[in-house]
Amino acid sequence: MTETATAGRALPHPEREEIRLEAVLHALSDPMRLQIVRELAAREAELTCSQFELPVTKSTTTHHFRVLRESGVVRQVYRGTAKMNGLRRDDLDSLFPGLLDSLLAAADRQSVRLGDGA
Amino acid sequence: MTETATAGRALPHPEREEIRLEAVLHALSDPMRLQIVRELAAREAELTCSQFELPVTKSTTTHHFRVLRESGVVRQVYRGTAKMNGLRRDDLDSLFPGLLDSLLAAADRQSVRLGDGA
DNA sequence: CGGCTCATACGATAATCCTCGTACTACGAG
DNA sequence: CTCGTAGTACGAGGATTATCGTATGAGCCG
Repeated sequence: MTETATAGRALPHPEREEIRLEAVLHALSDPMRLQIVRELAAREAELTCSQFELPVTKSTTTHHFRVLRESGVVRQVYRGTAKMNGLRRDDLDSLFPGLLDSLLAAADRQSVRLGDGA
Repeated sequence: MTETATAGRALPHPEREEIRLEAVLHALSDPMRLQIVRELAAREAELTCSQFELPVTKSTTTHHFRVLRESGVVRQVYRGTAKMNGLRRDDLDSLFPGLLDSLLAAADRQSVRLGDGA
């Protein structure tokens, strides 16, 4: 009862073998979601949904996190009322070695190039 | 007139600095387009649109090539009635070092893993 | 010129997607 | 139990997208 209690609801995640490259690329092709993933990678910790300051409503935020989860990019776990989000680095690195780092580096580069506030 | 004659029509391409990572990822998130890019990278040559055996009509093929061109992934040049397609490797490598290779490697890996006919 | 091929343009259709608002559930604190 | 907070579910509106069919243009060959 000690640990199962923290996972009140179960959230559907794709298994490692079910992760599709196209789905990952599609998930990251949205500026909002790319931003989420970048922040998640920057601080190497799990974050709650509400810790991201996104210029959209809560509904839309939920939607984006679901796309990220269903594509296999992030793992979501309930802890109390909060939902912790973590990058699935192990799975992605195992499936597509080097891809995640290249993508993050590319996003950083573009951010610098365009003078983004990041 | 000698060289401009070969380029009957001019096709709009984004400049190197205008290429956006999100657009590139979106372009590659479509299975059809990812396949095109993989073939283009495999044979390191320019290919005409009709040299790809895609399970869609010509109209749709044209559409996908336009998306790839407008996102900055491929460069298209007319040669006679044929339109030659080439990967913009220089531009992409310059903007996002290592990204293209990671993406192609990831696509190859997945193709092997899923037992695709490629 | 006349026909053939490669590719485009335009319109249409159906699906997907981003965004939002409102109503709702789950959990923890008092 | 009641309230507040975190997040979901559902539905809807509007934009983008993938696909197709048909008609059209641009260049080559006889």
